[in-house]
Amino acid sequence: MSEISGKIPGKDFYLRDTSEVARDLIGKVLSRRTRDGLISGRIVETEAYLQEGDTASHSYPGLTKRNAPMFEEGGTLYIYKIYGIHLCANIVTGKKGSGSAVLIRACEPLEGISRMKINRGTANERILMKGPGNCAKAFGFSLNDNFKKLFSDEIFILDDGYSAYGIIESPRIGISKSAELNLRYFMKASPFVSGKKFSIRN
DNA sequence: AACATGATCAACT
DNA sequence: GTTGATCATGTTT
Repeated sequence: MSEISGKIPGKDFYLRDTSEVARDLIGKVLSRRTRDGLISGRIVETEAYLQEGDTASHSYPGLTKRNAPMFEEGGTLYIYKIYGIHLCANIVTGKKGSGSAVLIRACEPLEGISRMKINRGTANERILMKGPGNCAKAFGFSLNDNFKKLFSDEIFILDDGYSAYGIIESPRIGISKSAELNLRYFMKASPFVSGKKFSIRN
């Protein structure tokens, strides 16, 4: 029941190449503090969206109302709605104005699992945080969380000393533009990664 | 018209 | 068990 302990990476962590940040976020813990306690998940799958040469990035057309958080400084939260239904959570990287971010695609549920089950409307832990839309929903993110910092008391990244292993690089999922870039990172051994088929038992 | 998705269901191996 | 079609639904180009 005790909270996970560790260090909260500072701003510098996010002021690096987006692909490096995306890779280094694998194995870190993402946490959100709610009235009911912490909701935490270990990140097992990410995708990098770059400033230059990446036509799939929301920032590619330039600043808009929707993508404005993406142009904030590294360590900012960017939440967007996709297909009119789902929310996706991103961590902004680089200097203010660079327009790059890391999409959180999947996590392993750690804390607040009963809360996640309510948020998601399913009891199957295997798929609670599988996929970007499911991940955001399990955490209970909303568009109001845009612009929040990942160093805050409410939402933060935690390095609890876990070292990820067997990280694979691959093309990103669900995009048609710039599909040749290998900017997806995931932990091969994790059953919580999206885009794979697993038996639905529990 | 396309979109950084997910749930469901039919049909198949 | 796995694959593929379909749909839900709002915002941006």
